[in-house]
Amino acid sequence: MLELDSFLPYRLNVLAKRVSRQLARQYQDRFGISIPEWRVIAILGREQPLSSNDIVERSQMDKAKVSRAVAGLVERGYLSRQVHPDDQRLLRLAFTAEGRALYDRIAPLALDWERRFLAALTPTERAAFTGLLDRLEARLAAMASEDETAYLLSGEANAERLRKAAADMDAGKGILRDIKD
Amino acid sequence: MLELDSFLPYRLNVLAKRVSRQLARQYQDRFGISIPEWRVIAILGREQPLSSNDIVERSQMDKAKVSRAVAGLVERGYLSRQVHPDDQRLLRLAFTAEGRALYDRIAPLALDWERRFLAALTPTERAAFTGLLDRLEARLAAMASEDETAYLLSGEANAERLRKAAADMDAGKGILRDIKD
DNA sequence: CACAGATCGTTTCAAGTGAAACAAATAGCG
DNA sequence: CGCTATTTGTTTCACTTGAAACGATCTGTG
Repeated sequence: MLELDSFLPYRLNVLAKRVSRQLARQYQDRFGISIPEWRVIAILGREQPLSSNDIVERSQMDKAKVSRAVAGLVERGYLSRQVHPDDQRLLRLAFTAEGRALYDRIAPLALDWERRFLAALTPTERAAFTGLLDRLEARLAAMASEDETAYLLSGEANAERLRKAAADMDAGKGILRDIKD
Repeated sequence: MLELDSFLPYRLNVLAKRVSRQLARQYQDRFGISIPEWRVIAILGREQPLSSNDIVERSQMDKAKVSRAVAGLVERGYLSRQVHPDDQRLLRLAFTAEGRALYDRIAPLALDWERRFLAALTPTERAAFTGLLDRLEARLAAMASEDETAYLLSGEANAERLRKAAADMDAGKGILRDIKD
């Protein structure tokens, strides 16, 4: 029987959402920074300058969200946005002096919050926990690519590929049918 | 220095979101059920009938979201919604025959997905992981109530309480000032 | 060199979200 | 009792989200 309290996807979601909210309280009201904006700042904090696309890759946010977060930060004077001289599609995003100062104020708050949160665990437990997270992430990635394969074959969304696959199967290239079912 | 890849709030968020998305693929396309709707169904699966408020408490969703999920499920004939005879503010939400059948089809899919996901860990590791999650949840709850206290005193959001506190401080009851700063 | 396709970042649009206002019903207090 | 406060669930409204369309730029191939 499905017990929601012990159902891991549910537990992870509730925990992650609560963590995000509480952490955001450390900087949202004080600095007027949204969660996506904070992520952009955190990424630039360790590497500069970056293009929007670099930030998309590092942040796991979609490019629209990054675009909006960057626009807000540029508008408020925390980031400078220049066009890359060698490739005019690319931006060169970097902190202004104000942006750097902002990062220097928020980063310690975030790290301190994390430290207080993780004080619930001993160092050994912390290591164990992050190790288990690594494993789960890897498993998830593996399942995602399996699903991707199945997806191409079942084709709810990609009529083009589905038709080709169906044609192949009709043509007797039925090896894939077993995988599909 | 703040390394986003190892920053736990960030890792939890990315993992939880990916888990949700992948799990949702098990039922969204097949049954036209959204994530909030699935949560309502999962909760009713173990206890029936419930009021909207009961579902709010058990699901950690806000009442607007629950209201909309329930409305959708009622409209499509999966739930019956009656007024409670003893308290007409309360609803008595329960599966219809179709709703029960839907639950009986989705729940195994969800559990099976979880089983495949958790196959990344040994039983011992799984137990360790859920135990660590318990501890982190408890820590978060403790931090939330600490914050709640600080919040009432700093009062960004509650002008009423802030004004009272300010009046008290002006009146010389300044014991709280140290806490506030 | 031309041009078809890929890449980058922005914008649009429809859907989802949550805080707050709300109506209806009940509880509690004088 | 009568009236105020609280509880319950819905709706409104402003905002966020992400998929898709888009314009601009670059790349690769013939």
